[in-house]
Amino acid sequence: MQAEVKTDTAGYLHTVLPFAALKTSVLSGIAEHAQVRTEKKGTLLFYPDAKNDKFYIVRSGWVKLFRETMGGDEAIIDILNAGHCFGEIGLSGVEPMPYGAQVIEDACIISLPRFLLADEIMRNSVFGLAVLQSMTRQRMRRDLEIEHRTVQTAPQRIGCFLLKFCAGRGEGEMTLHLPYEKAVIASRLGMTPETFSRALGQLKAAQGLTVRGGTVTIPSVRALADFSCIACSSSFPCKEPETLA
Amino acid sequence: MQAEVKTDTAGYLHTVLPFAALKTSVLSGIAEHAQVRTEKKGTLLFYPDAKNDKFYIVRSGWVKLFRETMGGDEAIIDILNAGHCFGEIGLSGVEPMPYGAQVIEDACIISLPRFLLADEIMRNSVFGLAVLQSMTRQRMRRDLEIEHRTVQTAPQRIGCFLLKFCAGRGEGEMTLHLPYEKAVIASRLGMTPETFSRALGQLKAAQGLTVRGGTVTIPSVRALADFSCIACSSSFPCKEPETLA
DNA sequence: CGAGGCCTTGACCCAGCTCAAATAAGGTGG
DNA sequence: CCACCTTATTTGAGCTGGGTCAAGGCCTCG
Repeated sequence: MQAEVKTDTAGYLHTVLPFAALKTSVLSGIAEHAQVRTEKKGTLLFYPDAKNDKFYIVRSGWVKLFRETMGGDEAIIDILNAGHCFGEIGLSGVEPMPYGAQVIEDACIISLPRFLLADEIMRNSVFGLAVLQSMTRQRMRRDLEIEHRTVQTAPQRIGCFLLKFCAGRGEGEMTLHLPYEKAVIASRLGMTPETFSRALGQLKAAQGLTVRGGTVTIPSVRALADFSCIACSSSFPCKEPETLA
Repeated sequence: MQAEVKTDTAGYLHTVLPFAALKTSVLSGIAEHAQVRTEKKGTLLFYPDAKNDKFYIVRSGWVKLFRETMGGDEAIIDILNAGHCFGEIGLSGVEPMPYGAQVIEDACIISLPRFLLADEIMRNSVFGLAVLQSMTRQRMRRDLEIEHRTVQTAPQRIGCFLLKFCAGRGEGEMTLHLPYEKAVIASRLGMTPETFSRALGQLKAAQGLTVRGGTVTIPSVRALADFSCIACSSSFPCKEPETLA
């Protein structure tokens, strides 16, 4: 049973970006040491600035990475779902981790001792390159994020957020379900829940969206893209699709 | 003469982070292919989204990385000076470069064909790790930037910006010279030149700063830190010092 | 059915933006 | 060294997007 889980983990890791580059045998060896946990919404995986020697992969659910200011404010750095990793920062010897991680929708989290990866990087430069790519992608997410927060209005940011879930699925009508609480989306987009609510209202008026609970119907993905992506350097579909589990 | 320049370049590279890990012989080989250019303020090194196969190191002066939205706005992603690199993103096969680079204060720029580095990464995993570290640092800069833009007010952001040049040089009075145009600093901090000017005014009133042209005197670095760093997760001295050339 | 956790709304405020104009600061040719 | 441009920077006035505080509404789950 235990063995089965581990094989399964190895198989899953093989589909995750930095690990795809590893030979099956090596991957199994790593999966040996993997810890797989199912966590409920709300669980704090680790505090900001806590000592931490693990590398994490989200298998399902959603996790937020955040920082807390001395004044008590929180800034959400990123929100990750299946297939995304975090903790890579520690691979460069950064200690402690400069952010905290919290499960925001029931999640399955795989964690690995970081030194395993560090060793493998030293042994296998192809893997090192893969990790570098992963880090590069993270960085580009940040660059885009900075741009968005600089030049987009609140309704545009929300539009862009919704569009990430539409990429590659047609340009006409589309219905989707918000992946996590609106308040968290708001914070993720750098605005308050109130502003989120009102901005969504504007989107309803301007774009004819329908919102019922967490279910949103977009009458025209194309039109929403025209509205949102004007204030962005990359045109729709945005370079960075996010998938609903 | 030419040879001399190259030796010199190799020697300089040795002080730059990802290259410090390389053996002198390897470094000389790489420096062979380096191109060293002195560029005037205003020179565009490359456009956003231009094809580009180089890796750059700033030897002196200042360079800004920026993006342009379809609506014509510009977002400054980062501003770099001596010892900083850019173009690493391309090492992960990202093509074209998602930003542009412009010299904003007369600069000396070293550039290398990217494949040289890619080859060296494959050959030498210690170097790969060093590049990974460099990328990690870039990413952390971004994370911090997102936090700053989320939770700091304009005067606090300016304060934080000034403090980067004070790190490790005492906590009392300090005089420094702004490294580049105020309008650029403003944009770097995600605000308009007008707001920058006014916010600096507030800092004068609240902190007793003196500003004459580009020269700023801070009566108490400590007090400024107390004022600025409340709204930040890292306390003074901020993790990310920036040095005046 | 009731309690608590989301989410939305209303009223009001304010930091930062825009537009427009007045001043400084450099740099140039004479 | 001066007059003249050109490019920064500052200032003023007015506007507004988004924040804050506080009061409901609404859904979910025990």
